[in-house]
Amino acid sequence: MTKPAEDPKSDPVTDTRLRGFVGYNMKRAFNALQADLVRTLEPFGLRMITYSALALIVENPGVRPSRLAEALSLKRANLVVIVDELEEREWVTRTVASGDRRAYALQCTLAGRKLFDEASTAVRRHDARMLQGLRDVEKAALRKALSHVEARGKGAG
Amino acid sequence: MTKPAEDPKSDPVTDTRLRGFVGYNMKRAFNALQADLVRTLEPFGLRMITYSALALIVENPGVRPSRLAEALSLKRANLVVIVDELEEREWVTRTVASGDRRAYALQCTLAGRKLFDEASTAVRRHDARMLQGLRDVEKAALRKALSHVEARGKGAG
DNA sequence: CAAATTAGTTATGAGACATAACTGTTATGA
DNA sequence: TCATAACAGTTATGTCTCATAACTAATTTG
Repeated sequence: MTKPAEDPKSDPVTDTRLRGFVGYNMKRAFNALQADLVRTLEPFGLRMITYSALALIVENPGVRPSRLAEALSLKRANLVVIVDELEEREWVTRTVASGDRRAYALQCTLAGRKLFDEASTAVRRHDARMLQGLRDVEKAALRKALSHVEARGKGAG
Repeated sequence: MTKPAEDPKSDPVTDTRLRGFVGYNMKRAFNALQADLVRTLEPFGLRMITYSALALIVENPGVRPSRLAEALSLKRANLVVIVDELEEREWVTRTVASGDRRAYALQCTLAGRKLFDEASTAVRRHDARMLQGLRDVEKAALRKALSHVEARGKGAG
């Protein structure tokens, strides 16, 4: 019944159908970008999630873990180990929040701020590298399209 | 130097710095898109990875597991359970490859093909939904930028 | 034909994330 | 007021995805 099952030893596997979907292209693009970003952050002892957390703490000094978790789209429980990690390396401090002894206020140390600035320079270079060769109009279009997709995806709950 | 640690109870957490990076925007856009896609595929008993595998088998009948794994950017070992799953539901068959008794030729069953076509209709609707509101020029720009980023990310090994 | 290689598989571990249950603190309302 | 509910952070645990290493059987190579 089954055809002699054409020998696929030599011909490459095509993904024409999947290439027709934005989601597929986006996943592949993001995976490639992510690999480069991981390599970029590694020398600083940072992962994507710890860099992001640090960035939000720098920008929102005194932020509480639960609100930080929400901003990072992860559960409070999982943020604990991330803050543990940042605190252990003395890049971030947990101080009791004024007016609510249940909560903590997260803040950057000087060392944390220094590391963040250095890492940010590398991340900016990485970001530029990913977009190298695109014209400004195209970069702007990408940004717009991404924020559009983000909103459409969230909305369609 | 640092301000009295403004009480962050009410004001929202901002991510202005991170928003400046394509990677951050891409991660968020993809996460949102992914959530919608998972919901789209769930009624068919498919996950993103099983749908992708099915699509590649449909397009490359007789493909071998190792080449399929490569095309999906995952290790041979991890493809086994995926093909197991597709085979158990009788959507895909493993037949001994002609000329090499170590290898298998993967092929879709009629039921598998039918399911794939139905799921594909839903996925196309999902894809259109994610891009709804963007003009054709902008969709084209997104595609171009994504393939650009994919190439840049891969290249910079 | 012995040795190395290859295809598929199994077992196992790491990493990211979710859920449930716990402690201590604050808020609510009968 | 004070029992109860709600909340912030934490701990323990399970799931899902993916990587690595080791195994079997078949094929290639020198």
